[in-house]
Amino acid sequence: MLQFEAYLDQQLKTALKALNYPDIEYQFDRPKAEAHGDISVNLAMLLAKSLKQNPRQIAQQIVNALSLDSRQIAKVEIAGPGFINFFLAEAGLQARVPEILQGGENYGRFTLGESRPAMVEFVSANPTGPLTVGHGRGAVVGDTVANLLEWSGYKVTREYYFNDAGRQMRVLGDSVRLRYLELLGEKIDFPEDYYQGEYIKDIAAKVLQAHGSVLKESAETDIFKETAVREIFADINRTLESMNVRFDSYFNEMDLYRNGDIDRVIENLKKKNLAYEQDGALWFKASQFGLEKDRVIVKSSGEPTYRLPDIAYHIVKFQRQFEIMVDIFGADHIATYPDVLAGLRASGYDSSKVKVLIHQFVTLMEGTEKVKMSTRKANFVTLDELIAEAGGDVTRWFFLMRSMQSHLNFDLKLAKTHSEENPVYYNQYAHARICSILRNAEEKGIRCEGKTGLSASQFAPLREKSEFELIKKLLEFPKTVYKCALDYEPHLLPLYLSEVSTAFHKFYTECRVISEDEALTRARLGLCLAVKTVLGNGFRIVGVSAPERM
RNA sequence: GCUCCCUUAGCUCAACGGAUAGAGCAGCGGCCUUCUAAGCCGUUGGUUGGAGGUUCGAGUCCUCCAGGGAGCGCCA
Repeated sequence: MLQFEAYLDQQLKTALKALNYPDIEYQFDRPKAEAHGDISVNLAMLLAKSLKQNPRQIAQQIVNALSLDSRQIAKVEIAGPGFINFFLAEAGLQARVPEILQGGENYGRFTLGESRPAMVEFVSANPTGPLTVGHGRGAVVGDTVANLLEWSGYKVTREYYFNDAGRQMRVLGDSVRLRYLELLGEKIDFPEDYYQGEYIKDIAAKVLQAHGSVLKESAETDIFKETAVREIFADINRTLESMNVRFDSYFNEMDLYRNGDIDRVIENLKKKNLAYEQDGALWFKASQFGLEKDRVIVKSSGEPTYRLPDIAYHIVKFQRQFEIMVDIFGADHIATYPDVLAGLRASGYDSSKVKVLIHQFVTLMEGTEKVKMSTRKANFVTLDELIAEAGGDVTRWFFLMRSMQSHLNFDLKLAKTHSEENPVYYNQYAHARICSILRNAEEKGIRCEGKTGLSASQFAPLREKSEFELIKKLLEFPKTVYKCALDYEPHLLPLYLSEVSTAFHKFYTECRVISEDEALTRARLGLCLAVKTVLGNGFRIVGVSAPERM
């Protein structure tokens, strides 16, 4: 579609110039109704006001001024309040198929980022326990946004920020210690606000296995904490790996203290008179940056609040030269990021380079019953358990299907019982079907040409409606990737891919690929390969597998 | 009390400010001697939570109201 749009844009601009109309910004649209053509333009309606003319008349004048190549555009119509609708020529559509094949694994990529560095920071859960279903949504959204930025031409770093020090961690270590003592037969009183999960007992057992009972009387506590962090992190990474999520780097909050980044933030703010002492604490003048009130950054105990390291961390990101910094947060952090952005502005950085994406919560349903998710309570469904039930591909796809600002109901029961009828398999099945056809063709000795030796004329045998519909759908891929990336709306991709699959299944039902007609067979095999290309590329961005058989 | 998100078909959700609001699931009825039926076709289903406003045009933007969620800390 982009080729057609670029062509039309150029022609329309020429027409506007000839008519002495202002050169304004307008949109291309893919009309829903078939009768409205393949590409429509709202140009005339937008011009109506400044020209003080009837939009349909303006449209007519523009159309009259156009001289379009009939091999690209078959027909132009004016409709409704003043839309100009373009109908694509069959030859033009056929000619696009080899372009998809030539693009291959890179079809849909674009170069907007020009290899400039971007960072996506996500998950960033402290290693206190297994990831929750909520983390899963963040993980999938983050990884997919990262994939989209890569397809936009950015050089992307996926980073996991964590803190393995502080009160939270002391409680974790002590939780393990108590379970350890319990294993040694001691009667213990396990505090309510400690980590209740079974995994703590597993870690305690590991400590016992490695060190025996010598730690019973010892004052040593670090071993418990360190073992817990190591084990939990290993679990977290295993879980993420099962959803195809991998990180390029891990950033430990402690480094901000060791390297003096925290102190520098404080000094800088003080120097600029943007921080002051009150009640023994250090306050940041957030109110000078549009926020409701000032915020404490160092408690009277001398410990920083979470804001300070967060600000320092983002400054480090700037120093690492990232041009785009995306943060993925759950809705519970919604109130925290304005402080961080204000802190960045106060420190002299352009906070518009930081893009904060907030995803709403996942409500896990077991039938009609809500399952509450809290790390500290013993009763929760982990991301791991969800993946075990639904599978990595299904979990990924489901998390991505909905726009992130909408609450997601994930019905476990449905994921189990209807797993064969869910959209992931629908899409993967299309891919597997194509692979099967290609295998059959190969067995029959019909060679499907690869990237070379393809000419538009080879696709001239494609004449059926379902074939053209399929080609049109395939041609929307680059624009869809572009839009998903720029608007940070990954959910549009699964939606689009389902449309591709629908168009393919329809084509498959109506058109036999391998037939006696050799030219037609080869044209259709090429089309199948083009569908496989688009689905495969789409799956790669979404992060699900592209099965050859099902 | 204040801030952010949501409210669309029976259920879960889509829809760059565009034309007759769409999918999947659930329901009903069809289609396998031919490349994978995890598929296709048909059909039922709507006052887009309510009231105003902005404009050529509103599910989408603005104001108010109602309901649900998440926050509002010298916790993260």
